Amino acid sequence: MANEKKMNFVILGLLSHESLTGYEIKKRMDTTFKFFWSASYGSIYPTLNSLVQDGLVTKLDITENGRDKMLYTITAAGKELLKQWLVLPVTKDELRYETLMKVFFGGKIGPSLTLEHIHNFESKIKNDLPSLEGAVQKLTEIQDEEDDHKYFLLTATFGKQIYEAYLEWCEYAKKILGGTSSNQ
Amino acid sequence: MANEKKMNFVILGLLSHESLTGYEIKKRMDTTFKFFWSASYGSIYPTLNSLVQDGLVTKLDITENGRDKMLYTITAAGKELLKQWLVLPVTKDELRYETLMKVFFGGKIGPSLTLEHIHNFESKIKNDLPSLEGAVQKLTEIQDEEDDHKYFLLTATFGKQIYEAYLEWCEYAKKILGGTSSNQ
DNA sequence: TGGCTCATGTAATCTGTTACATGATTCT
DNA sequence: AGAATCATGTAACAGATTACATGAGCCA
Repeated sequence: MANEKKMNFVILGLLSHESLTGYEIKKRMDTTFKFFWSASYGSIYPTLNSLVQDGLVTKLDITENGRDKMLYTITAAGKELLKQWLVLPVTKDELRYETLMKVFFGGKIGPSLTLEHIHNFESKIKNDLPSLEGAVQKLTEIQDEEDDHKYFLLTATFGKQIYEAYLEWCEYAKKILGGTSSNQ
Repeated sequence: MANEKKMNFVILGLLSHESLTGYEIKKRMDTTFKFFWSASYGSIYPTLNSLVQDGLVTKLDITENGRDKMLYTITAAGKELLKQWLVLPVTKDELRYETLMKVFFGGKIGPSLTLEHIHNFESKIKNDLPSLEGAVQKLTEIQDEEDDHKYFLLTATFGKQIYEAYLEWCEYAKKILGGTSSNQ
């Protein structure tokens, strides 16, 4: 109880909106959160079971489309604990970019090999940006002043803006390192 | 040998420039890397010893200013392994922002409590930005086309640009959530 | 029938932090 | 004299990933 582990609260947060299976929780994270939070099944399922043990979530064995699933639902205690955590000050924001590490020591391998890292980074960002832009557009359209959309829009916008800033930096880096503009 | 652990290479990278003590390594990270990579003594010292075991680094007991220190120096094998790692493709870039998590679920606690998280985030960024700007300016001035400065400038510029993008997002977030512009 | 997605979970392992433990030197 | 910084390290623990293990339903 009163565990500090953040996975607890991420899952409680998702379940506070609707009941989900472990598999669906993973998918939500991968589509909505991925750029600022990720998790594997190896942490999701054990966390769900510990939440059940603590009475913060209930587990229901259901059959849907002839498929057996475990549906998890947040309890009143779970909702309460989630709110308590949400108001606590943030304890850690972390960026850990191996790409920057390799760029920092780029002098050891020279500009052309360093540029490869920058190109790869750029490709990943360009690949992920459209879904963020799509989310921003969709959430902007449904400007219903309603419930949670405003907050989803804020995080999606963060992703979009930061990814755009990354791409600007890539252009700058290519200029500095004398890379040609040929992508791909 | 052939360990994947990145701390190995971060330390080898720092030592490839000059011999350092564990304490100095920590300081370098805290001043130069902090925004994209961090580590505690609890991982630095054991890593250094394992690097010595593997013959990638040598350990020398010296006395300086009446103080006993362990000075670590990279070996030829260490330099070689570092270069080999630097050219390998990046395996992971990770951003894990608890702040965004709390903003995402902000609907549960409302705009004013969510704005507190945004204000705290903004304060931290504003606090760290000047040192990045200072680094960029200093590295821009010594435009000597020389050795590693170009690469240091690239990473510092990344930090500066991204932090500026964060601040722009904070302004947007405050507007969306109806926060007053009173900082501090 | 074969491959993909849906679906759940465990065990081993990895990587790192926090807290503890200690002590000298330098600054005020 | 006391606080801050310099300096090194360990032990316990936390938190998460990877690989493994398994199996059903859906689509081509």
